[in-house]
Amino acid sequence: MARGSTRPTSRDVAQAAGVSQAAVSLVLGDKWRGRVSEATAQRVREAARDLGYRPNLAARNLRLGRTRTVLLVVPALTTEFFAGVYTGATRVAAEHGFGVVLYPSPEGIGPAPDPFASAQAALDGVIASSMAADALTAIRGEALPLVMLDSDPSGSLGAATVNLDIADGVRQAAEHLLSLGHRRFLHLAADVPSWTFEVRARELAARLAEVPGTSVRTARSPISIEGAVTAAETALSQPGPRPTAVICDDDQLAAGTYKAARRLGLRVPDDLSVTGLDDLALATAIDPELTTVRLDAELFGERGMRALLAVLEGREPESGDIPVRLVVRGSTAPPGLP
Amino acid sequence: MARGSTRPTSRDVAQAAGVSQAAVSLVLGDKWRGRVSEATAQRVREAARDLGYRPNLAARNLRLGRTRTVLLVVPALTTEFFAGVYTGATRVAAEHGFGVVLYPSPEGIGPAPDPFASAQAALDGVIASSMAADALTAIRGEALPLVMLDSDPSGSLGAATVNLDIADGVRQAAEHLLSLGHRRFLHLAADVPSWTFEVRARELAARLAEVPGTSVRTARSPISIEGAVTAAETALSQPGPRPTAVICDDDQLAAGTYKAARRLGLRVPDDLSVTGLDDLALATAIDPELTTVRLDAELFGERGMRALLAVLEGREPESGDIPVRLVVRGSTAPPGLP
DNA sequence: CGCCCTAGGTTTTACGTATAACGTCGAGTT
DNA sequence: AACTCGACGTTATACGTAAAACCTAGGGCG
Repeated sequence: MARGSTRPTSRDVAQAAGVSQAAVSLVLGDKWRGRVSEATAQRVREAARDLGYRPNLAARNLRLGRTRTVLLVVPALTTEFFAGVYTGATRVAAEHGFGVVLYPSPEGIGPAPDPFASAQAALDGVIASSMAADALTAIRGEALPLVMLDSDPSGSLGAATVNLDIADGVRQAAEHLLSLGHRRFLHLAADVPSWTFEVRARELAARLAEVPGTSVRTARSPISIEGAVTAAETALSQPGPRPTAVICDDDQLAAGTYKAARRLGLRVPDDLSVTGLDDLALATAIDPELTTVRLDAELFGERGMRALLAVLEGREPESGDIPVRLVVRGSTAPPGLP
Repeated sequence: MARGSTRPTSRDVAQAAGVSQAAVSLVLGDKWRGRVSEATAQRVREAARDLGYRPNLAARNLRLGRTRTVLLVVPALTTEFFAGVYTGATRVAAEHGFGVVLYPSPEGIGPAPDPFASAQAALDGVIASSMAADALTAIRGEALPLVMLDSDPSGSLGAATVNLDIADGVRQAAEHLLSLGHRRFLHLAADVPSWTFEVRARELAARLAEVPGTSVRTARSPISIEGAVTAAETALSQPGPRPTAVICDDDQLAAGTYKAARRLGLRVPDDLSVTGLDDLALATAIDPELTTVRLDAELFGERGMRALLAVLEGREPESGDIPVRLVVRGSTAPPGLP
């Protein structure tokens, strides 16, 4: 029995089982085949259970020189999207005996924060969203195995990337609206410098350029419902023929667009079609339910974690973007008469 | 210089600065007053900077027997509420050199999961929401310093508790609706066994019992918009006089109630007043904007972390519930004529 | 002069684990 | 009979850090 109230160590277990500490380590580490008899192994396991032994992670990490812990760097957790990414990553991590520590990049602008000071754990690797740009420089400096989420594959300097096929999602949304007959668009874009938003703009412009007679305005908004209300209201009040469809960079912007439309006396979808991107719970909470591009956040997190595990084991990460798909609901309809 | 590609250790720094490893530890640990000359300390700091030295956390944790890491146990992160709690806790933790590891209790029912297997880090303490009930037994077994969030103060067996003043919030909502003239209520309750929801039911019943001529139905729903739609639709379709006001245990349930009302052809607030609880972003995204009880999630997390730090330092945690307040918006109005 | 004290360090140790290197003993081989 | 070899362990060591215990030289003091 351990003296006093300190947690039992492997040495305590050894003493209880009448063996050496090394034998305990072998048995509990499942490395005892041909080194320890079945009977002894059983005694050790029982002693460990009786004492409530748990290995000291700090000691193990020090000995092994790795921690089986990875850092997940995300922008602030204001929506369930990154919560989903975290959930997916954690699930895969747990299957491989890994833990995940979160580093939500502070939203406000300030002194560049240090993800590694915040994460007390020593780390084996990092998964980082390209949206958490301010934290990236510090990460690069550490030379840790790195997987980037939604980042420019050609600009990632060798880091593995795992991406959603956002370009295809934007194409599907554009196609849907075009086939309904829309020709005048507003692109409500996120005012955040990240590859994933650049893709949206580029792809939309490319697709619409192929269709004669289309026009597209662009408005920028911070990623929040309230911010989007102002941006959308301003953009929709501009002189000239009003857009009949608004393509939003994410669902929150779409929700803001609903509110702007109400203020302007426009009905969705009769006067204005709106599409989003993410498919948050929000998308079906608002009325009418939002036509949006569904992103599988958990799968995204899983793929990110799998890629990092591959890197850590020296394997080649799985390649190929994660497919997305448009979910058509009540916020899109043919345009009214001009 | 460190050989090969391994990270530099304090010994490498010592060699570079021409001192012993102990001197490095003293200087970098800020314990050198009167033990090392200012000039030497300066040399050590420069060497550390030049080599990009970072202390090995595993070694430090092993040596010190503590990790400056705490576990935050929450129900699944499906809304921004617990993201806020996490943010607040992390902020305070960082100010004190602590890290926070998250353990989101899996939603599905299954084999009782082990928070400590998931959290690779060794832990100094735990903050746990009473909503993550399934994880609590494992936590108790570890005999770690523990702070409970929104938990029965009399039933916590000595663990410190930090609570929101939910009872007062419910009272404010009830008062508001009573003063508008409502007498027939529906309480849409969360179908989750947790003290925080018991309080809502108890307080509402207590307040309404004081007002003659009031009646209250109760319906139970899982905490999700979709679940609430069904529950609310069923409850509002019961025979007998229809409730004129619905008090919901949280904002998601309120959003579901909006959808149920639409299906039944009821307008909010003209035919049905609705109140929520949380004040999520969702509350202002839906139309009309939701009258709800605002909970300060970040402050909640901050107070939780402060309480745990107090426990760790043998101090008495700050007491007193965190105040909440009703935010009146467009979802409540006087009842129409019967 | 002998002594202690202080500044400015160094040497040593312990934290708990995983594992490489090293015994030991009996049975089987030659 | 000497040797080998496998089964079953044990002993010893290293991981990187913090800090207790120890050392040394010079100056002040009685």
